[in-house]
Amino acid sequence: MASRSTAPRGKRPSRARTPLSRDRIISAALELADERGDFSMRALGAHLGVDPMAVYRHFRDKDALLDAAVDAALATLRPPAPGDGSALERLRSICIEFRSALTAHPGIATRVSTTQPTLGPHTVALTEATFGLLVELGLGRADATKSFLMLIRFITGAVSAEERARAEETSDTPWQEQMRAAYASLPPEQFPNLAAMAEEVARTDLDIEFEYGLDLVLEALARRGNPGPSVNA
Amino acid sequence: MASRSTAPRGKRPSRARTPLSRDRIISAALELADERGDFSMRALGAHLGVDPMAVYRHFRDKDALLDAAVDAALATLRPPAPGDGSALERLRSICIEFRSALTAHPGIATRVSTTQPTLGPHTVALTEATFGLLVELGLGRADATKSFLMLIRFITGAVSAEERARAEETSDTPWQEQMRAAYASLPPEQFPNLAAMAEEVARTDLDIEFEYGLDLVLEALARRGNPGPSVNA
DNA sequence: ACCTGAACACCGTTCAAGT
DNA sequence: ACCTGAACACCGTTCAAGT
Repeated sequence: MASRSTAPRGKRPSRARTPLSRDRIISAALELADERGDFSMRALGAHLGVDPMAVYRHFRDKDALLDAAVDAALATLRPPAPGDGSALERLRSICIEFRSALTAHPGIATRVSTTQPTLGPHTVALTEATFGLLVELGLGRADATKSFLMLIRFITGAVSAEERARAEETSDTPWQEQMRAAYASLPPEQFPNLAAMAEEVARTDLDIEFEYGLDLVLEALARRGNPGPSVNA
Repeated sequence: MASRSTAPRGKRPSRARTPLSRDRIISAALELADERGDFSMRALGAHLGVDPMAVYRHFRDKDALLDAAVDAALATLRPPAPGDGSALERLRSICIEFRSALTAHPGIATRVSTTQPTLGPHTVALTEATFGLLVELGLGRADATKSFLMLIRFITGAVSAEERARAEETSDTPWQEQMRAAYASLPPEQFPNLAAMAEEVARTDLDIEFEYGLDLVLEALARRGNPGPSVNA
C-alpha cells in the first residue's frame, strides 16, 4: 500500500518514489558533512531533491537532526568483546574506534555532548561499555565517572583540533609545514623552544599524536585503577 | 524618537572623538562574546555605534579579528616565574590559568589553533613557557612537542565541552541534573553503568572535573619525564 | 492531511557611490 | 582619503496558502 503514485511525470519523478525518512535524511546529512565538514538545511534539501522544509516533518529542527546524526555516526563502532584482551587493551581500542567514527564525519565531534547526552542506541552502548571498562580497570564509581567525562572531552577535543588542522591544509602544504614555518619565522634566540618545536613537528602526524596523548591518559588511568607501588620493577 | 543632531551632546557624537582602533574593536568583540558566547560583525558594529563595515578597515575579515581576539584573551595569563615551585607545579598553574583565560571569553577556545598558530605576543609567550616546562620535566624534544600539542588539545577541548554544558543549563537545572535525569531515564537493569553515573554525577562540577583530568595528564607526563622505578615508595 | 514556497529575521562581505 | 549603506548570496525557521 505504498504506491500512491499518480502519474509520476514531473520535473523530479524519481524522488517521489522513495519518500523521505529519518534514515534517508540522516545519511544524506552525513554525506554532506563528509564533503564539506558542515551542512545547511537548504543544501540538505537540494541534496535530497526536496523542498528544504520537507525535512522539518521528520525532525523538529537542525539541532534534533544533528543529534540523530551523531548517534548514527557511532553505528560503525562495535565495543570489543570481553575476550578481546585486557580491560586496558579493550579501553584503548574503544577509544581508537570512537575517534575513527568521529573522524569519518567532520563536524560531528563538536556535537558530542556528555551533559546533554543523545541517548541514541549507539551512544548509550558506547557509554555503558566504556564506563564498565573503567571499573574493570579498578576505578571506583566516582573516579570512573570523572574519568569517563575526561576521556570523552579529550577525544572530541582532539578530533576537533585534527579537523581544524585538516581544514587548514592546502594541497601542497600539510599542517606540519604550516606550523613549522610559523614557529620558524620567529627569532630563535628569543624563542628557542619554538625553534625546537619547528624542527620536531615534521616528525608527527595526527595518528601518532592522538595515540601518544591517549596512551598518556590511559597510563595514568591504569595506575589509578591498580596502584601497585612498583609497576615496572 | 531621538534623531541625531550635529551637537556634541549625548553618547553618539563621542564616537567621533575616539575613532576605531584595533584594540577598541577587540575588546568590544570580547565583551560581546562574554555576553552571548558568540558575536556577529553586525552586532559588533552596533555595539561600537558604528557602521558594521567600519571594522573591515582594521581587520581583513572576521577570521582575522577572532585570531587577534584569541591572543588578547590570553593577555591576563602570566607565566609563573622560575622560583614559583617545581616544574610540575608551574606547568599545572600555567594550564589552570590558560583554562581560566579561555573560560572568561566563551567561544574563544574553539579558535585556539596549534596548527595555524596566532603568533600574537601572548600566544607565543605561553607556548615558549609551556614547552620549556615540559623539557624541564625531563621530556625530550620529540616528546615535549607531542605533549605540548596534546595538552593544548585537551585543555581547549575540555573548555569547549564546559561551555556547551553551561550554555545548555537552564536557571533551575544545572548540567549535572540534566545529565543525571538523562541517564536515570534508562532501564537500570539493562544499563547498570549509566545508572551508576547518574548517581555519581551530582558530586562533580566543572572545576573538579577539569583538575581531575589535568592531573591525570600531568601525572603521566611527570612519569615520562622522570621514570623512576618507585615514585611513591 | 499533507506539502510548499514566500516571507522573516538574520549572516559575512563586496563594491559602487558619497563625503 | 575615508566612510557608508545598498546589494549579494547565503542562513534557519515560521506560517499562511495550496493541493
